[in-house]
Amino acid sequence: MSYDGNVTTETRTTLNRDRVVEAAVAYADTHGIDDMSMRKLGAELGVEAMSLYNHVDDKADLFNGMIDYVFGSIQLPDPGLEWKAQTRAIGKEAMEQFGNHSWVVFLLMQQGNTGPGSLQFMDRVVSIFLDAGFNENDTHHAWQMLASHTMGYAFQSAVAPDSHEYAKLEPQLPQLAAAFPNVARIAPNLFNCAYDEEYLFGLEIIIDGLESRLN
Amino acid sequence: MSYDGNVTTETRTTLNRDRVVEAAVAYADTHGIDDMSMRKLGAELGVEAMSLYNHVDDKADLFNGMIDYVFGSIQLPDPGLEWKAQTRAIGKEAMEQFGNHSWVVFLLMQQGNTGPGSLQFMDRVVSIFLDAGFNENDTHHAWQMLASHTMGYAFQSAVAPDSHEYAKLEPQLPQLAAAFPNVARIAPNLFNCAYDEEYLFGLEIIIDGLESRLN
DNA sequence: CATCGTATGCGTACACTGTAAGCGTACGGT
DNA sequence: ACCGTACGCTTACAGTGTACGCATACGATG
Repeated sequence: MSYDGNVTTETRTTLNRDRVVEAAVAYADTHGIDDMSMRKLGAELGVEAMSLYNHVDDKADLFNGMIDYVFGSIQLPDPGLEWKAQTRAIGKEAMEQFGNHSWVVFLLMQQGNTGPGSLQFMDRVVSIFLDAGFNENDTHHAWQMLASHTMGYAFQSAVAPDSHEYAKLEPQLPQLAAAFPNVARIAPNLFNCAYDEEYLFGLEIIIDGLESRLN
Repeated sequence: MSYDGNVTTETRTTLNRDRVVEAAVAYADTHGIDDMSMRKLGAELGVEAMSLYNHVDDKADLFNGMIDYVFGSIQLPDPGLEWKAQTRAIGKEAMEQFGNHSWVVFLLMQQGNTGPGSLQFMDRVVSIFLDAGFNENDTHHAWQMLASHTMGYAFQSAVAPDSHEYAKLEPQLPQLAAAFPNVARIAPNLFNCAYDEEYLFGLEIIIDGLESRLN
């Protein structure tokens, strides 16, 4: 009555790559990615730092696993929907996951990303445009633009100062307003920026622009 | 016959913040930002690591100086030009500088950025739209979209695998093509992507989308 | 010219990082 | 009952940012 062998026995939970990656994701979510060291992550799992290296090549490899985990968690839309609806759905979902795990953008910046989860995701996005009748060239444009737009907003919302930081620079607001009058005029919008809505606003412009090439 | 006192004497070049920041920029340009440690940067200036701290609070402070340096080096367009021409010019210039110093995107991701150089730059960009007659709300949209688009492409082009990396994964191309057929179809475009042109393509779409709100 | 405070560079030290190398042990298959 | 192997532990090392205290050389002053 033995299973595959890869399955953890019930009497004793041993470490494996997935458990390490998931713990890393959880740690980064709560403490931030910069705070995560191999020793701390090990401690979280009740294990010494070096033990992690039995399941992970590198810290970079662990990061790749984390990136892949997030891409794998992006819900994909029904392929039967119209391409515009699919694009909106996938964009929204991606932004949400990037928001949930804002460190991915940082990790993506630090190292490339060609794990299976990410390629799978990319393949699905690309298929939307190819299936809709875009040629390879325009599909590539679409991919690049969507990727940039999405990464850009995830990026912006990840670095955006929180209300605490805004409060801290409140005292010097008058001088700032004098030196940078144009910024001052849109300051209220900046302070209360809802990046999700902002993202969707831009997404519509992109979709419109792409649609005009479909004929 | 003494100057201000802040001016370096001619017989002896002493360190100052600008020299430190410029050396850091040069170092990051040639060796990459990850390779730059305070010790190595000190060595480059013929000085011990700790000496740098006389001119810089922190490594983060040094990073801020570097970011500000790059933003300050972005050439600004003639304010007399039409808003669309100004937007194109500033976008192109920004992309070029981000390309010259591809680590800025990484640094911006790591820490916010509210130095005088960056605020100055932002103020100028915002002024383009306000002067063109956009209201505060749409100006804010424009800023956010342009910033995302620009950061996104700088980001993409910074992480894009170089030809060496592509060559390395050439052998496994057949399996990849089988598993990710849609990606495979646009692979040639991905491999030869000219991010600058791609950026400009998207910029026109954005400009068109913004223009439709100007009435 | 002598003196002195201050600015700035240097040396040392500490806590922390990723990870290489080797050791011990407990499990699963025979 | 045995044994090979997978996996966790221990130790160690080079490298990081930076706090602290000392040394020196400069510009201003008497």
